[in-house]
This record gives sequence, structure tokens and C-alpha cells, in this order.
Amino acid sequence: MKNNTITTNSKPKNIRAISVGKILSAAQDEFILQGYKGATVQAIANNAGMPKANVLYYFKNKENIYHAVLEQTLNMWDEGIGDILLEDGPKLAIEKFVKAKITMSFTNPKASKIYAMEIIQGAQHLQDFTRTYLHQWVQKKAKIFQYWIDNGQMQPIDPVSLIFLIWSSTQHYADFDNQILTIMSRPEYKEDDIANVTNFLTDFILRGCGLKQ
Amino acid sequence: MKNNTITTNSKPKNIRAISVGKILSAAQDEFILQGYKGATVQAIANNAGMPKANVLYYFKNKENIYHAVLEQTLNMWDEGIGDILLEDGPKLAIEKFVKAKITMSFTNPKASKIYAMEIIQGAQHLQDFTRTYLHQWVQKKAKIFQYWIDNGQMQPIDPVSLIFLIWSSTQHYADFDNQILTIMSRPEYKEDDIANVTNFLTDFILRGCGLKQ
DNA sequence: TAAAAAACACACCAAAAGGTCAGCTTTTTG
DNA sequence: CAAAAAGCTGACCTTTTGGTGTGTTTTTTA
Repeated sequence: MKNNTITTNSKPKNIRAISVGKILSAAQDEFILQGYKGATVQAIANNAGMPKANVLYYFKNKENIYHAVLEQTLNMWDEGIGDILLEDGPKLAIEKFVKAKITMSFTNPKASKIYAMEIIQGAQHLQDFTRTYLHQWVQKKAKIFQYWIDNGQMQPIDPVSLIFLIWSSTQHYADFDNQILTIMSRPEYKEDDIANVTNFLTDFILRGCGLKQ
Repeated sequence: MKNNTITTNSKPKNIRAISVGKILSAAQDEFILQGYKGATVQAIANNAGMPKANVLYYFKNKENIYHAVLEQTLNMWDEGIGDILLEDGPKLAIEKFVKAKITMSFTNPKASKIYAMEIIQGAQHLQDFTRTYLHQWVQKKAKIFQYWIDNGQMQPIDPVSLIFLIWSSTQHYADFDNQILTIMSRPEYKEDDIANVTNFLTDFILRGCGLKQ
């Protein structure tokens, strides 16, 4: 059956990576659906298509699985968060940022949901991240907005509140996708929904910042 | 000790109402912290200060407790959701609506969180509510916005998207209060936070709708 | 190709969970 | 004030859960 003489990197290479991937994917679904405490290792194993003991062979315990899922989520957050650059000026910067956030919401709603649930439930596993990384990120970006405001390049509004508004209005499409789709009587998002939402939010937010019309 | 001759409605009247209240309050906390499946009847009982068997004397099982909490939450949602009236015109209507939602977010964040978790996790217990009540509410209000738009009273924007933006940006202060407070290095919201947020969001949204400056 | 390492999985255990029951105490009723 | 109703609770049962231990199979290595 096998025609490999030197086993030229064919398939059964990194079993570990594949198994870990299956587990993390299954775990993400399970944690979203049931929360940390409600999720069971057995359900994760079933979803991943392997016996429970095998899951616990790769991850010592449930907590470790969750940490791994969270880490994956934060990395995604980190990559997907469009940057806000002083040299872009307010209009372009906001356009880029909104677009990046919406794209992330539509392409990876699960990550957004995991993150949202963590925060809602008290952010116990993410306090460090929020207190250090996120806090600094917001301060830094708020300063850039303030610079533009002081320079008369945009309306004098509170930059931190603006950041919160952009976060919330964009993430909403991931976290609340069930509600949105039900209200719009649709089974799932369509191709051009991303573009439509991007256009709406970009226009609206730019106008809110006094950067349009 | 007791000086009651005819027991004039003093204290031990509606034991049931008091106990049920304690249980529901404790359950709300527990369900937010642990999710439906992760919550335990024992923990609810501990929080309510009574033995587990007593909790199960008032509510047949965990599912019933959860239903009661959800119902309470929906009632609150129903009362708190400011109305959008044609006769108010766009400016006043949006001002009222935003103010009502923010007030609800700050005064009853727990209800908002329970609701948010339900939706994120698939809205299994709320599908009917979303599909019927909420759907119709949005349709009705969208028509009002559309009327104002057709009448040239506000920018031609998608009314449904506008409603989503208002929902998300206001509820954010309830659902993500942990994150917001951590980022702002504060232990809890202050008195004037409601006013500040209300002012910011009202101004911003009105401007986004082309109703200001 | 044989030894070592990695992967796999059955069977099992102790703790925690939802829920029942039977008897007790308190409150209400007539 | 006595009987009935409502409220209360410890003990108990069954199922589920996280996790372990041990032996087997597969893959890698040299």
C-alpha cells in the first residue's frame, strides 16, 4: 500500500500537531457552547473524534486545554487588530481599523465569542492581559487621537470612548451573530454582508468623528 | 419576645416571595459566573444562604431556576427599552432611546450579561423571543427611521444597522464592565459616568445620523 | 529491523453533581 | 387551639465528571 522508500514527508508526520489542532478546535466550540466550567473533557474528545484519555495525553487537564484555547484566541486578536498610526491621519486610520475589526468579526467569530465570554464572566483568566497589554494599547492609541483633536483634525471627543464604540459595534456582529441573523431572518451571513457592514460603520463613525460631510 | 397579638402583617408574611427572591438573585450571579451548565444548585443554595434541598423545594430543578432568571431578565429588558416614537422626531427619539439603554446598562448590568451569554451561546432558550418579539420590534422601529429618512429628516443610513450600533455600543458598558474598568484603572463606575457616556454616545450617534453640526 | 519513543485507549476511581425522600418544624387556618 | 398546610433539611441515591494507571499499538530512530 505504502510506496514510500524514504518516507518523503508524506502524511503521518506531525501527528502531535494534527491531534492538538483537532482538540483545540473541538475545545473552542465546546467552551463557547458551555462555558469553562460547563465544558466536559468527554465532549471535547467526542468532538475531536478520539477517546478522552487521548485528549488528556496531550493536555494534562481541562484547565490546560482552556489556556491553550485562550492563547490561540489572543494571538488572533493580536494579529487581527488593525493598527492606528499617527502618520495615517484620522480618516485613513479609522477606516483601516474599522475594516480590520469587522473582517476579524466575520472571519473568526469564535475567537471573539470566547473572548467576550471570558470578559463577561469576570475576566479571571485574562486579568493580566487586560491590565497590562490592553490598558497600554488603549492609552497609546488614545494619545494619537488626542493629537489629531488638538491639531483640529477631528471633533473633540473622548478617544477612549471612541475606541470602546468601535470595538463594541464591530464585535457585535461576531458575538451576537445568532441574534442578528434571526432578526434579519437569514440562515447565515452572506458574502457582501462584510462590505455592507464595513461601509455603514465606516461612514457612520467617520461622520461621528466629524470627518465626513 | 414577640409582641404580636394579631400578627399585624409584621414580618413573616410572604416567606415564599422572600425565599424565591433570594434564590433568583443568587442564581443570576451564579449563572453569569459559570454559565448554565457550569452553575450548580449547591452554589446557588450557598449564595442564597439555604440548603440545597430548600432551593429544590421552591424550584423543581436547575432548568426551572434558569427559566425564572431568564424571564426576570426579559421583563427588565422589556421595561427598560426606551421606545422610539414617530411623533418625537429622529433627534429626540434617539436621545431618549440611547439614554434609556445606557441607564439600563449601568443600573442592571447583570440582566444584560445573562442575556448576552444566552445569545453568544446560541440563544437556545431565547429563540422564540428573538424570532417573534425582537424581530417585529426591529421591523417596526426600522420603518419609523425609514420614514424620517424618506422625509429628509436624517441621513440615509440603514435603520437596522443603526439599531444594532446603538444596542452594541450601549450594552458594551454592562457586558464588558470588567474590561472597561480595568482599562480605565478604576474599581467601579462613578456617579457621573452615566452622564458622560450618555453625552458622548448621544452626541456621536446624532452626528453619525447627520442630526448635529 | 530491532529498540526506543510516541501515540493510543480500556478500565477504573474518587469527587461532585442533580435530584428524591421522609421526617421535622413553623406558620396558617377555621 | 388543634388540624392542615407550608416550609425546611439531613441523608441518601444515581449519574456525571476530571483524572489516572497500565498495557497495547504505531511511529521514529539508529
